[in-house]
Amino acid sequence: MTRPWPSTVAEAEAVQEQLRPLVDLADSGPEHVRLVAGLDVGYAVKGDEVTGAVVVLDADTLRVVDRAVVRERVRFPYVPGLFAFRELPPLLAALDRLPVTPDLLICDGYGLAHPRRFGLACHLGVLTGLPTVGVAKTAFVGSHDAPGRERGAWSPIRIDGDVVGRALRTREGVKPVYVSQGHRVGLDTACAHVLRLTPAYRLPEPIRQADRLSHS
DNA sequence: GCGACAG
DNA sequence: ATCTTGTCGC
Repeated sequence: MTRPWPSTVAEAEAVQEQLRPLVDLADSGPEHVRLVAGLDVGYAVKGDEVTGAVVVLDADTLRVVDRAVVRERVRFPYVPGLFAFRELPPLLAALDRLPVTPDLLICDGYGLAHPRRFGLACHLGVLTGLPTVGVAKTAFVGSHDAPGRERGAWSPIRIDGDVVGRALRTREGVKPVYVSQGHRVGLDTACAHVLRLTPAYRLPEPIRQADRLSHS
């Protein structure tokens, strides 16, 4: 289900242009979110192998209810802007091994805030049909002012005047995270979920759990 | 033209 | 992403 995969930058960019129209940015978000999944990819031991990890949490209690890990050979080099072609294969494989279907996916990376407005979160959303949100740890594209120092403060990330995401402070005095829409979830809803899923650390609990799993 | 550039 | 010790602060 991940068969024909681009092997060149030109092919990969063409795929993004082709799939971009399929992204749903109008839907404000799922009515009920009971199961939230965090996804991340780890690069360890052998440099040509990647580990895709997915951890499903109960959205209310934040307890882990399911998880899946897949180790496989890397399919695409790291190229800023084409990140998804490197991380999507192991993530889709891990999702396939889950016995449940999450109501929302939290991706480690960008969604709309992308050179061609089609980052990992958008791509994963289109391929799975599931609601997705992108949460990145460092700035990539666009510009933004520093959000207030308190938890919950945010400032818009803009590219040529268009708002493509938000720099959101999840902990007082700590560097903000960068939230952008993936698929079928509005920006307000996305940020609300991210804050609700981040009770103690800088990163949302689903992402932290997936990060841990991708390293074991 | 030069540098920067999600992980 | 990954290579890596100690250290400041709640």
